[in-house]
Order: sequence, then C-alpha cells, then structure tokens
Amino acid sequence: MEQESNKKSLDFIRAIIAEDIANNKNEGRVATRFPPEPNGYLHIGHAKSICLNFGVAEEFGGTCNLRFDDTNPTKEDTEYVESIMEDVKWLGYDWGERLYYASDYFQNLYDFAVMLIKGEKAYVDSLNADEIREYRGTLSEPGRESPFRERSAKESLDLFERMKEGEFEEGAHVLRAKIDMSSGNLNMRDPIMYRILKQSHHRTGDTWSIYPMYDFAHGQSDSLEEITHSLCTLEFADPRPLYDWFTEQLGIYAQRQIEFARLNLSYTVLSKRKLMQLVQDGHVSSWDDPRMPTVSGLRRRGYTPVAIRSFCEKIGVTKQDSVIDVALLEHALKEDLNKSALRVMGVLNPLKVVITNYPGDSSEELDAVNNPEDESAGKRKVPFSKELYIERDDFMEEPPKKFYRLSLGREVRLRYAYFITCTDVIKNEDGEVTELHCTYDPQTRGGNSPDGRKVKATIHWVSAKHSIKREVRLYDRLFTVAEPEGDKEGKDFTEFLNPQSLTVLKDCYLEPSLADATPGVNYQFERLGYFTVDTISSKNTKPVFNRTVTLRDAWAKVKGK
RNA sequence: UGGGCCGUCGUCUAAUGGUAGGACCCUGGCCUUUGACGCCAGUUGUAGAGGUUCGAAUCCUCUCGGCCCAGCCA
Repeated sequence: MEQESNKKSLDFIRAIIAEDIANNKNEGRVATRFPPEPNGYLHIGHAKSICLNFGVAEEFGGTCNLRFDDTNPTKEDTEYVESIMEDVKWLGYDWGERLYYASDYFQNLYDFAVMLIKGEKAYVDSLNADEIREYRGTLSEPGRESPFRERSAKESLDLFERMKEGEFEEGAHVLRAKIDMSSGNLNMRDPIMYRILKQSHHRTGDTWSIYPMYDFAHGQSDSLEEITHSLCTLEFADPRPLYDWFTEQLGIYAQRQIEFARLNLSYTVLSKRKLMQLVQDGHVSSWDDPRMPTVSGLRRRGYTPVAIRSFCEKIGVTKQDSVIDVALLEHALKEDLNKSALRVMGVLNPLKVVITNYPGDSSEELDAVNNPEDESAGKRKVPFSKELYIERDDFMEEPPKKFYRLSLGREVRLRYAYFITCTDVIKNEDGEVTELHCTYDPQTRGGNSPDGRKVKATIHWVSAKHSIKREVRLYDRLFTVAEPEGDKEGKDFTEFLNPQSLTVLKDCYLEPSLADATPGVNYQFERLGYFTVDTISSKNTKPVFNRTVTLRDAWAKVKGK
C-alpha cells in the first residue's frame, strides 16, 4: 500500500519540491507559508492554498508559516486577523510558533530601501499619480523616464527620510526602483516601492507614515523567513522577475516562487469584492451566511474540515484556468457525512396521519439505528403513537407509475415501526388533503412482516405528540447559472442570483432526540439530507437547523422527466 | 497587436517518447427497513495543421482559442 501511494503521481509543485530535495537544494529543507492579507474573510479558494502550503510542509517534513501580508493599513483590521486564524485552525492546520506579519519587517524593509537608494537602484519620484501612470506607457508602448529619475542618491535619501518623518502629504512623493522603463513587463518599469500613507496600522499604529508596497515586501518577507518554496497564484507570475531583482540587488536569500491556478467554483463567486457586495447589498445576511463560499459560511452550513481537505485533494494543483463543479465539493461532503453523521427522522412538510386501529393514548418506543455505516454509534429509541406526521411528498392521491410511496389503499413501511395502509383521505373545503387515516399491522413491529410480505417503500415519520417543532432552513445554490461572472452579454453577476437560495420552514416536526442537538454536530435526516444546528441563530433560543446538502434523490429525477 | 501563462472526456485531473487512465456529473442494472449508501456496467476526450520518430497528448514549427498585466491594492 505504501509503495502504491509513493507511486501516486505528484502534482507539478510537489514534483519540483521532491526534485529539489533529491538534489539537496536548501540542504533538503522545505519551508512554505500561507500569506493572507487581513482585509476580509477566507473562502474556499484560500482553503486550496492553505491545504497546499500546509499539506506540502506536512508531507515533506517541512514547516509552514502563517504570515499576514499587512502592508496596506487602509484595508486591514485585527478582526480579519482573528477570523483567519480561526479558519485555518478549524481546517485542522497548526502554524505553532510560526506566526508572522509583514509589518514585523517594516524596519528591515526600510533598511533595504535605503541600501537600494545608496546603490542608486532606487529613487524618490515626485511625479503625481496621474503623471506616473502617463509615464508608464501602455501594454504596447514603452514608458518614459521620470524627470526625477536621475536625482542624486543623497537627495533621494533625504527626501525618503523626510517621507518617513511624515513631512509630506500622501501622494507627494513615492520611492521607485530604478529598473527599465521600456520593459515589456510593466512590473519592471520602475515599480513603486513605498508610498506615503498617513494611516494608523492595526499593529504598528502611527509609527510609520510610509508603507511598503506588496511587491517590495513579499519577496523579502519570504527571504527573511527563509521560505524555500513560495507558492502563489498565477497573477503573481508577472512580477516574479521583480521579486528576483530585489533579492539579487539586496544579496539576500532567494526563495523560489511557483505559481498555480486559483480556484473557481461553479454556481458561486470567489472574488473578495463580489462577496463583499453580496453582503453589503443584503443578498446574504453576512460573511458567514450559510450560502457563502467563505470558510465561515461553509462551517455554519455544516461542512466539515475533512470534507474541505478532501475536496482540495481531489481538485489537484495545476496552472490551468478551471472551474470546478460544485458537485465535486458536495460529493466530498457527502462522502464524509455518510460515514459520520447520525441518522434521525424529521418531517419538513408535515401531513397528519391517524392510525385508526392503534390504541388511543398509548405509545411505545422502537429501536432505531444511529448510523448504519458505524456500528459503534449505537441505537436509540423513537416514540410511536396513534397520531403521526409524515412528509407531504410521501403521499399522492393519484400516484403516477413509479411512485412507490403512500396512496389510498396502499401499504408502506414506517421506518423502524410498522406497515401501514391508507384507508381514508381527509380534505378541507378547498379540496386539500389535511389528514390521512391508516391502519397498522401489529405483526410488523420493527418493520418486517412475519408472512414475508414486501412493501415497495419505507418512509420516515415522527410521533405527533412526542415530536419537537423547529425551524429548518433549506439552502440552495446562490446563483442560477454555473458561471455568474463574465457573462458574454455583460450582465452583472447579481442578475443571476437564485431567488430560491433560502427557504425557511417554521413548522417542522423532529424526533425528540433532537431536542439536545448542539451546534457542530452533523445529522442525516433520513431520506432528506444532512442538517446541522445553526451556530448564530440558535443562541438563546430554540435551535434552528440548516440543511447542509440534500441526499441524492432518484425519485426527484423520475418525477422531473 | 508588448510581456507572462495555459489548451487531454460535460467538469476536474493522470499518463514526463511506448495500451489515453481515474474522479465528479450523467445513463442503465443489482442490492436495500433511507428511491440514501454500496456494487456492476456504459457514453464521452488529446484545439487544428504540418514536421521529427519504429512509435507523439508528450519534442519542433505554424495556426486557432482562453486567462493575466497599464493600483501610490494584494
């Protein structure tokens, strides 16, 4: 088995790392990092990166740092730092002592900048933002050199120090690298290293009035932490030569950056801006709305860390732009939940059933299996009595050909209970079915008939007087189309929002064992799907249940045809 | 059309010059006290054209198509 798993092909990044180790590069050391900017909540795309970076470290006996890329104080906040740490931990990864912040390196970075100025590799530019853009040229035309480009090192140094002292207003000057204004790679056209920002930083407060750009911080941060393999998404391939230029000019440890494709998921959006818009425009309740693809949203929905990690493993790592079918995510979820979730019975759309030949006010308890996939989960008792609720969908007055469930005159099994036969259909003045009268066969207690009689269907139920009434929220995909972004006719992604993404059911009847249900436990409501207690809406009130994902429903497919 | 990256079943992803395989989805069937799960079977693919080679998804050339870059964001 071990040999087999060794033979299993590695993705291109793991192949590179394996080769580096074989060549004793970095003395065989492997060090990665997960470097989020604390300006928002983590989503499933970040989970891919987390699983990759922490996963690689685990597999190759290396380390993985958690580093906050907090170089822009205008967007960052400790609230995000905390949620990010919570999410990474929840996914099951541990950075141990290896918690870093780019802001820890502000002094190092400043010193690096001074070195480059002294070496005439950087200069203070006093053009304004519009002028800099104009001088940068275009994709097909080279840029022009700034009139301040040949400013002396002494003058630049003086200005840079005064920028640091807060002597100038935002935008008055920037520090630029002196590289090549005619490069085909726009990132090399004298990129900005530092800008003046008179903003309080969530960690350094008002210590600094200049802040390094990401491009001048990330590579050096990797270098200072001696990251061997700096894994990032494809859009960072363009500035890679710049990072390499900085480390070379500075003569510091050079990490190797490797880019991979970011995750796209069907029927959702994954850009921070768009997720923000969904929250701000009230299309969802919050960042952790159970319909959101954020880690916190998925967690609240009932996703498990195991499922998310398994998903990340299944999708692989390549450089190809791709859209992963959300069905694969759901598959990974169901695979985990099928093994681990406790089975219970709950009726979402109740229809009353009276067992006419069952003795009036008596009741009894029947044995039910908690998890057929896991014997150690044991059994429980479920109460049975004369009046029950069954699912409205489980009865049809005029059943079509392949409908196996209850109808007038037909016998079905109540799971773990008895065979019942429908004898009467009670309707109101509008002709709606309000109640069913059935008879039960006492010989079939537990669900089997001594005469070997078979029924075609087994349906779930709850005892009316023993059941608990609870609110259940049904979630569906947020968008009606697979790729809501980048519509060919230029429609905004919000035009594809699914108006049915949330259905609230107030009057659901659940078996009494669910009275103690606590958040964080996954249940399978038999024949319906997986559900979990909502963490937010269940505080100081009766628990509310979220439907995590439905079960496969063969009847729904037949019916649909 | 400057630079960078990428094209393998519907969707992901293997095959690193030697039988194009797996997963998801889908379709049948079996099993079933969940129309679940499981099991079995099946459909479908190397963007195109040349070239090199005994042999090409893989190497070369060209064509076509897609993604990213002109923030004092990351």
